[in-house]
Amino acid sequence: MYLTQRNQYALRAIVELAIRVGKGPVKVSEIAKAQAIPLRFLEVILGQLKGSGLVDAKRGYHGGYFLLRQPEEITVGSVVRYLQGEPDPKECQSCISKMQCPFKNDCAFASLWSRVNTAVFNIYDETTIKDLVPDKSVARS
Amino acid sequence: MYLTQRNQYALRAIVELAIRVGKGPVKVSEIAKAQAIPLRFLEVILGQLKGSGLVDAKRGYHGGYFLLRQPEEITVGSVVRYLQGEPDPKECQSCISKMQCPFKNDCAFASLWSRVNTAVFNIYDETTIKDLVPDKSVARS
DNA sequence: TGCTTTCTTGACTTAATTAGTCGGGAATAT
DNA sequence: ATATTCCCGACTAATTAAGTCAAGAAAGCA
Repeated sequence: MYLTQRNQYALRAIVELAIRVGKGPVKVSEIAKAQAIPLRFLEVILGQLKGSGLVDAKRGYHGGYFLLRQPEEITVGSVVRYLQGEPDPKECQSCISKMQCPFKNDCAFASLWSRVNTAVFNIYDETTIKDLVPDKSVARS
Repeated sequence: MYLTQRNQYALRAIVELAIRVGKGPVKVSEIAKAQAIPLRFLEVILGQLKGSGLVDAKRGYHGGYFLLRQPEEITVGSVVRYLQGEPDPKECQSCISKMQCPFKNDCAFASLWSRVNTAVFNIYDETTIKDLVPDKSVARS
């Protein structure tokens, strides 16, 4: 639910792909430049994102990354859920913190944490990548 | 908005004080034991909490910590806001991540982050410490 | 007074997480 | 062939969070 720098880079990279949708594969170096993300780090991140089925890449001369779905079909929630991975079943599911809660089954905070989590993902799930594409970019296309 | 272990300890310590409200000062060692928090660490945390005006302490023989307000008058939001301190004005206010967003004024994510933040604090602000006190404890008092 | 208890302060150490780098290999188009 | 661009896995560095410690100061009690 809390988004690391890395996860924000991932979202921004997807937004960049959305901006250039329909113009063929986009090189990592272009995305890195446009979004001010360290190139080598972005390579790692995009590599991970391929596993989500949301993006794919082509190598060689006119290689690069591209979206596998339309920007309006990709929600922030689906990206975040993929990046954060499946929650560790050994940890208190409802806990906001990664550290584990010592009161496994009757944690007084459980309901609070789960309400917060739900509220956050409600917003993430109703926001698509298209919503994050700046208007200027849309006009340009 | 993301709560560290330390911040959860702080909330749990306040809940423990709420459970024992009206029974005089509670020793740090008692709270530490009841909530399974490392003693020395808890001393630091409670020391910080004194600055919030929500709790105070007395030293010596029958010393310990106690609440300055009723549990139902203390919201989780007020505690969290105090613990997290005033946001650094140099950072992107709306950013969820602590790292700063490179697109200062026209960050496409700004609205998303601020909606998330608002949603989370709405929940925090409508939850009081009393809401977190387990029923069993209330019955006992 | 002098002793014990308990908080107080601030600096310190350790552990965990996150961020970022690097070298070399593999596919692709010309 | 060869230039280009993604691919892979291991590595280092930076930052944040967690936790410890020692010495001191107030409060009560004998």
